[in-house]
Amino acid sequence: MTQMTIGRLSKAAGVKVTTIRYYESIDLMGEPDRSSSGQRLYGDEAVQRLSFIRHARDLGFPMEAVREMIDLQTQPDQDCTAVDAIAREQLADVRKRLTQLEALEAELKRMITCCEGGRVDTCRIISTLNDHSECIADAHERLSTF
Amino acid sequence: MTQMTIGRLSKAAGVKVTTIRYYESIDLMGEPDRSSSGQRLYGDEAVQRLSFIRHARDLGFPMEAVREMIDLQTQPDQDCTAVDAIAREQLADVRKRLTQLEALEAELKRMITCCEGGRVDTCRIISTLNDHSECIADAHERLSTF
DNA sequence: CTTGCCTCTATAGTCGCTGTAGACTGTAGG
DNA sequence: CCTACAGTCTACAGCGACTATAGAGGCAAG
Ligand SMILES: [Zn+2]
Ligand SMILES: [Zn+2]
Ligand SMILES: [Zn+2]
Ligand SMILES: [Zn+2]
Repeated sequence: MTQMTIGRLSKAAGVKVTTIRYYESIDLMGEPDRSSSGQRLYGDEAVQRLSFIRHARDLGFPMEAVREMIDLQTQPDQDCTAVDAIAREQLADVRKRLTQLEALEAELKRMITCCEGGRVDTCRIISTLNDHSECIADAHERLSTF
Repeated sequence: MTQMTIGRLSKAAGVKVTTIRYYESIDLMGEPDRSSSGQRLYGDEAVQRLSFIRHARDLGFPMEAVREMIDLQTQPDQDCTAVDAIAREQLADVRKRLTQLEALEAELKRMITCCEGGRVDTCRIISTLNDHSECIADAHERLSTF
């Protein structure tokens, strides 16, 4: 049962050292053991935990959802419907964003094909940006950040 | 030629008062006239300018691109290829994100259908999140923020 | 005149990290 | 042993694109 320093953990999990400490500070990672001189020492379960977090974050799960799923894992004998619900919510979110992005793509494409070169003051891209009312109604709303 | 206060401009353009002041502070909006008591006074061109900014931002154009396009509008007799290039770049960006999101959607869908209910410790959603190596290789990378 | 909303400036907070400074620790070579 | 150098520690500042707050002053209607 060897313990590893934060640097080794960082490499093992593909998560930066500073980020690991940050996760600890926001209580996503529990407090690790410490060496006599105060350095953090981790076991293999820390790699697992970090992979879980990174994978979920890469899939776009919000921090809060990650936290909930981690909490749920501490009660392994419970029903997993809660996990399921979180994942479904995330899927719905991704789909919403897809729809939005598709509308954006359409409008950008239209803008670009409308511009046939020429001077800035007659450019269709500029004029479209100046006047949203020309747009397909509600084709795009303010974009949610992802 | 009536001038309006920042509150009226805010309503006319659908941009919050604080955001207008913020845009001024980062030099996206020029300094407006002031009343004798120091209140900002705007003309109609400010509404236009704000609409332009909002529309571009809603379409996902980065701040820097918006700034460039505004600068280009000050030289209306120039060739609009620069505008075109910025829009094409933005389109490419949107398409990249679309691809990424589609991959995400696929993986989330797969995760969810794999889970057939049961206990947390055997849940396929959890186990998939714990072990990325099960994933379709490189199906998703760290998500760029939008 | 008072009420109530508007505007002003300056500053801090948001999220999810990332980077820095300045001090200490651990290890390998000479 | 000494010296280098890489790793680690804490604490705090910075990012982008706003948003919110505090505390002061302005303006029009009743
Ligand atoms: Zn053009
Ligand atoms: Zn539009
Ligand atoms: Zn499940
Ligand atoms: Zn995956």
